[in-house]
Amino acid sequence: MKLTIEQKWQKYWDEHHVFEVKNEGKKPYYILVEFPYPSGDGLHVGHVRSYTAQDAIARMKRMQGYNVLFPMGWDAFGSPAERYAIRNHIHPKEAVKENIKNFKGQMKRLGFSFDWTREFSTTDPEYYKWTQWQFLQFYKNGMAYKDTIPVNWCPQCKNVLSNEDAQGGVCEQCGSQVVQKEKSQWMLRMSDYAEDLLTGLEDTHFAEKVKLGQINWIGKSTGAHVNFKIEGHDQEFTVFTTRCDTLFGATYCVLAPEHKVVDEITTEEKREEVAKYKDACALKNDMERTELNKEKTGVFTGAYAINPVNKERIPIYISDYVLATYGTGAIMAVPAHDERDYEFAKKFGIPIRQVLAKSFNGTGDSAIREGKPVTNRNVVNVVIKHPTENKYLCVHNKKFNWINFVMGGIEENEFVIEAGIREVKEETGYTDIAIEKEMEFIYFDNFYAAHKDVNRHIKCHTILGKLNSLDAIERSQEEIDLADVMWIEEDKLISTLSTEAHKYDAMRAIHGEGAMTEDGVHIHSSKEMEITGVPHENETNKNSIVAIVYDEKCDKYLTINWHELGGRLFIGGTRKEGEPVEECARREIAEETGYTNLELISILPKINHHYYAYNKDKYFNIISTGLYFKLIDDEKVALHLDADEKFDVEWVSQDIVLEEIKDELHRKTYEYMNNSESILDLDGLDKKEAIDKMIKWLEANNCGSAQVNYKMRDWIFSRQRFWGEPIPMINCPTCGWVPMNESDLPLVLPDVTEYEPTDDGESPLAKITEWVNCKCPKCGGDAKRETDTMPQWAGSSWYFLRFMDAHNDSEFASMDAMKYWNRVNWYNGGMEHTARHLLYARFWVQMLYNFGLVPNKEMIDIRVSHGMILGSNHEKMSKSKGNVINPDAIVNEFGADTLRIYEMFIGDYQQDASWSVDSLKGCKRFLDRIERIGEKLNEKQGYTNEMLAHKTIKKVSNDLVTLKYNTAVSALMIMLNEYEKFEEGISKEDYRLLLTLLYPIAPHSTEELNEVYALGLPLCESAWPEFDESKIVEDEITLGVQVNGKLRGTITVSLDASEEDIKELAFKEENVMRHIEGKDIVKVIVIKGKIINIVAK
RNA sequence: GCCUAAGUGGCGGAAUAGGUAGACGCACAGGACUUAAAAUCCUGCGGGUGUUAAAGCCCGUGCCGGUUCAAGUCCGGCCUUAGGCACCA
Repeated sequence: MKLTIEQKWQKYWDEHHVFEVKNEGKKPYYILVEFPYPSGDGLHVGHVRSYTAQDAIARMKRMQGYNVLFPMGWDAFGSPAERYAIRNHIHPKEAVKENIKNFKGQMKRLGFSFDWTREFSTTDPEYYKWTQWQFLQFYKNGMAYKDTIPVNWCPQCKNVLSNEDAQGGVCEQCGSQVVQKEKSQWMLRMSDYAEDLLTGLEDTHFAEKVKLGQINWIGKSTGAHVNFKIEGHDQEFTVFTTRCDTLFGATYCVLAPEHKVVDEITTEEKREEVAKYKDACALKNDMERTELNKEKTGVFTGAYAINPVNKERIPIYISDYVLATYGTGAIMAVPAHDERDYEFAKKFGIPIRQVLAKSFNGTGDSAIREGKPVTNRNVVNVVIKHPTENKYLCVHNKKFNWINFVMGGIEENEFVIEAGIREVKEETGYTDIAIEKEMEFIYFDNFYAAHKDVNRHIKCHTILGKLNSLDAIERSQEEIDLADVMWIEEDKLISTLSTEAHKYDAMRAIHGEGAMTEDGVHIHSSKEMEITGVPHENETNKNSIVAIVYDEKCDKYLTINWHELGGRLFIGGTRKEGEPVEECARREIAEETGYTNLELISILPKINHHYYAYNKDKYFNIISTGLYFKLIDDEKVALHLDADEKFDVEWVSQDIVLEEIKDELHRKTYEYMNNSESILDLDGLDKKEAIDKMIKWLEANNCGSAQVNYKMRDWIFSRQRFWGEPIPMINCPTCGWVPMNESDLPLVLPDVTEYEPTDDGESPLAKITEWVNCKCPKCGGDAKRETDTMPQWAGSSWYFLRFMDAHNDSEFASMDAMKYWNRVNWYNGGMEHTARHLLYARFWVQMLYNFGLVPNKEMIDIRVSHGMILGSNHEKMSKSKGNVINPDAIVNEFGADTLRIYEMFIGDYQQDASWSVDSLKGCKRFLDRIERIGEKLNEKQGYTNEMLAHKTIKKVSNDLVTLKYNTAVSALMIMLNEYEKFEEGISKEDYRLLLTLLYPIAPHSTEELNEVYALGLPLCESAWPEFDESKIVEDEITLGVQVNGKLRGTITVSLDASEEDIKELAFKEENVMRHIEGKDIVKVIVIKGKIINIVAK
């Protein structure tokens, strides 16, 4: 019964050509669903979900007056058909023909409104002629080339395998060991388009997560190349790094085992070990090398590289954790700040040098206060575990009400661990302390210390330990007054501790310490101090400054001239104990020259200088800091000179500085000042500043440069298979690779009966000599055809263009047709295709665009993806699990409309959903009720409930285009529930509205009922109803009344009730009155149309 | 490991922008109709407490905290699951 109604309407739509469109008319709208691979298994319920969803949109858009293109075709090249052909010795095109027939029949039974006049298969010569033609355009424009690359090779099957078929290094078909084999392959220069593919996303409306998938696949990273010299060789090697700012923390380098300099630099005694390791790596394929949680392996080459920033000698290792194919195949390793390097360094005992430190800032009361003095301190934090329980030792400071670990300052000449033990004893009294270790990484904390009224800048060391027993000495009264000792459970620790820094310590204590990969400020990131002068025995140590003062107005430098007693110098001086350098410099300048109004431009790096002072007859070893000032004005104070200071203060030009200042320290300081740009000192800088500065330095010193790197590589376009588009290239012994004449296309696959690949892995086509042998189009001599075919991705990269003009035999699609449809408005597919297929298709289109062959650089506007349909056991449907649902069986038992409604109602369209037979029954029941309510038609005019009608029109119209099919169905269920409550039955308008709104999802039964009750034109020829916003406005609304945020009652008010009226009503509500009785009303919040909240105390 | 998404009754899932959590459907229970069953219709349906019955009260959206008059929704941290990528420097 049901089946005949469905067939009746399918026939009606067909015969009236309802879904066939011409490339003309107003409002073109192009809806596309991914065309299927017609497998032998038939249509999957997952197909039904996305096709129904798009069908619903297409049907609604047509009713809204759009000229809707909703096409369907077949992506029929690929290996299942080929395997079938090998087994059965029949041409794959025969199997494909069968499968297409089956698929098409299933689709028709489901009533999808495809325009079947535009149907084609990628395997039709009329179609792949143009795929080949486009390849020729790519070749002629230099985008296709041949290259030799390694492939997975199964020696048993004599077959090239995809990564997928070679998982675990074993051939999926025969189980034998897969080896790597070099093979010449056609490639497309996709990496040239990396940036365009990235920026092109801005012109699309892909779902955010789809965009993200594309971005991740392209994998842009901005970083730097850094050149490392190799000790004892002329050779250099280059590494790629995104964190060149951590170069000071590089303690070794790693080359990929295949790196070309490895053999050359390996020392004699390491040669055997390195060769062995290389052999072991060569045996492994990419899958094995990239295995999960694999322990790091590697070998020292015996060679050393020179770190360009500090000239340090660092060992060079080889390891397979470095990939030859990414970046330069070489890395600098910074174990302190990279997890992988950290692991490797731990295993091989390589030093770990921290160059970035986390820095915390207090908040609220402890936030830094402007204008307060800053004091620096070294501090130890002590994380102590309870001897038996999973608890940690904390102290609660009563005065400031904070809870933290034991902490305290480190005294001069005291070790960190000593200080920690001392602090624990003093603060808590516990004495039986076992320190386990000091943490690898220090950090900084900045806060305002109220009790001292200063800002604190503390360098924090953390130690871990536990108590052996709870033995304790008595705490001093002072300590008892100050703080309570408490034990906090591990899982409460993070939420209990007051400061961020201590939470960080807790995290590290509980979860263990790895590399410090969070961003932080730089420390220890400066060049080693330069040494000037000659060291001598019995030197006196002191700290000093050299100040350069420059006057812009007359372009001169401030000097003091000792004449024959010591020549011309800048201002120098000795630092007093604890005196900051700037203060010292300003003091010395004032004392010796009188100038006081100076602007500090920069502090220059320290210099270690050795010299002999005649006037004191002493050898000195000084650490000198250079400072560069600019003079603001001539204001002076009285000089303040020692008796032996006899010199003239003179302003001199640059020439005289260069000529007369001879002292090595002062010259060096002047040099630093002139090159302040190229001085490498990253201390105190954050990530971005430090990277910028490092790149500038690398470029200035000719040992590196900024570099953009993409993960995305060129597209390997060859397949050694039979069942694909033959690549239309000819190899001529005299002319080399020559493209076929375009007029000779299509190059058709021959009819043969053997489809096995050759012994050396060539495509089966290679065996067909009469097909392979041909004439060179250029010179006419004997030549051979390319026997590789294209990947399955090729045909699906442009099929959406062909649908615009499917039967054009002079072009792949006419420019007029493509301009008419403009682009795919709405493209739906599975999440699994959002990265690769979409990227290949966009790349293909961008190439065509650049050759002037398509009108837009991006031919797809909106891309959405649907969730999978899982079996009723919540697992992916598969034959082996026996949870596959065949849509035909459902159609036979319940009807196509029930299946369509169910798949829309099953849940969030973009989320996976599990199959449930019970819910299916509910949808059947819904349809039956719709049929039955037809018997309750009355003779009244208009909508019985206008508000219900317009609300539902709005809801369904919006939900269909926002992928909320499940709530659209639910709105229609609510509408039906309401209709059933109408005591005098429903009007014809009521009924027709319900049927119209449901029609996109359940077209057959709605068309039928519409006809049976003579409600109007067939729905497929009717207009979509429009809603009237004014009919949706309620005149009375129910508001919730809360007391202290808890719902205590509801009131009903008219829409235009004033705030005062609402309040009055709310206070009269019985239960509300009970809850506010005897309390003060603090405030009343009235959100019109939503809620009232009374805050009472 | 990284990225993305998700975690709400017995189940599938609703909740537009922070504002009455659990719409709609399923399952289940009770009732009506029936000789009976199916189908259909009506009623109930997060947990606890309370009561003849109710009203009411307490708890409740993975866990621990925070912001707010108010948190499923926002913020910080953690756990779990699914999918994708994977030693990408």
